[in-house]
Amino acid sequence: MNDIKKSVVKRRKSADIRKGNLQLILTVAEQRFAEFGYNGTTISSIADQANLPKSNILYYFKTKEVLYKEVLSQILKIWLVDMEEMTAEQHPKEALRHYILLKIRQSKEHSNASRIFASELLHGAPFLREKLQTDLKIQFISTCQVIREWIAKQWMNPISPEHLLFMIWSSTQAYADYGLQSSILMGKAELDDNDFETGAELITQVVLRGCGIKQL
Amino acid sequence: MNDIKKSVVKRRKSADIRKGNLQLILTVAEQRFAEFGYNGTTISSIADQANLPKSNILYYFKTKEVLYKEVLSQILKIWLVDMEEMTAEQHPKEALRHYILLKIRQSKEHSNASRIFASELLHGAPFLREKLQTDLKIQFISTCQVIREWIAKQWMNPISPEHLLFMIWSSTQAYADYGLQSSILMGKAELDDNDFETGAELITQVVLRGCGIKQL
DNA sequence: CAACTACCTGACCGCGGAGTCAACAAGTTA
DNA sequence: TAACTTGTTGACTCCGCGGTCAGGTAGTTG
Repeated sequence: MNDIKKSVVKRRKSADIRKGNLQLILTVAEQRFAEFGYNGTTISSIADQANLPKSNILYYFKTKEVLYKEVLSQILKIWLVDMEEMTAEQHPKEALRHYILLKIRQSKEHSNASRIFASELLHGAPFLREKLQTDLKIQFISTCQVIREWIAKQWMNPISPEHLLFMIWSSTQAYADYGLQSSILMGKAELDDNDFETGAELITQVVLRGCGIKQL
Repeated sequence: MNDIKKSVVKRRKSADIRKGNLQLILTVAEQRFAEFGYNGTTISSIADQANLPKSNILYYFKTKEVLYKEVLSQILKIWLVDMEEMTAEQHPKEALRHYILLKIRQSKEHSNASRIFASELLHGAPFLREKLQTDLKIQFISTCQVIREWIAKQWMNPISPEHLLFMIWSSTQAYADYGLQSSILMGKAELDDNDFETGAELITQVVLRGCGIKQL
């Protein structure tokens, strides 16, 4: 099998090897951390799943903590990007609908990342605290400001931007965090595309109506 | 110190000793599990915090898993009780407002329990799956039915009861799960009573308006 | 008080975890 | 091809964890 690999890829360059292995390890690690948490995940288990010896993982990431932080750092970026798109010029009707859609999509397509992020927060964000206090907070404040301007323009009812954002975050995030629970309750093995769409649509409707934003 | 204790309590009965220690251990364990998760919590750390030798913990709970399950079992009960109160006879205006208020209160007053529950779900509910499939599912279905009747009576818009419940759960639950994150973003050490009230009020308003329930 | 049961605990054990290391293989460069 | 860098790996160490156990002490019962 190794021979086949070699004959196909034939003399991989060092840089490629590095890139490939880093990616592989990060991907597998993300899965494991999402499922079992930081403490519940062993380097050996990552190694097994990636079909690499344990030592090789430690060659690329000096410690488990370094590996975990690397996984985490990719996640916050994703989180922030979506929020940036909301601006005061847009009408909240479109802006919020769009944001909710993106967030739900995140929950579906990057559920592992979402769950790691949630788990991190749940346990007091031991590895993420600083980033929250800087990057996320800055974005948060600026988005709250956007909402305040919408309110000033009377495009929506005067409600707390902070709590509104918490509500949107948590209800969209839930489709990643509690997807399993939901599917159990709905009597299916997994949430399907339709469930995510229905969820997005409901959250959008409730939020828009709830904020007194005129539809259409 | 021990002498003082003895002279004050003077000859505690066996039954009392048992009861007291069990309670102490469960309380401390709940704290630790909430903060560090199942795998991140060591029996020694529980012992230290409870000022008991490790062996004593193992005397009352044969294994760590038994202790954890005991903590968990108390939590689901709380979760279910609140939901039972909603009936088709009530008007959703009061019923939902009341339920949301209770849920937020849960998040405030039993945040440890809430967080353990959330963490359990996040990681696929390894210890809770069965209970979800039975107890919670039964209650869930029946509450969905209640909502359907409200819709039939045209007391609210026709929306998916399942997804509505998910939305209410997640947005109230968030005040326990992400309380720390929220407080960081709002620039305070901890969420205060006022934050919980504002949150409850906002969620209530958004949900009621969002469902097309007339406020009067 | 004697016999019994419940409670308590320090010393110990075995396992599996993170991380090290030395020796080697594979790619790179001049 | 020789010297060098980068990647690879099994064997190893060290430690802290969950759990056991034996020998105690404190409460209970007749």
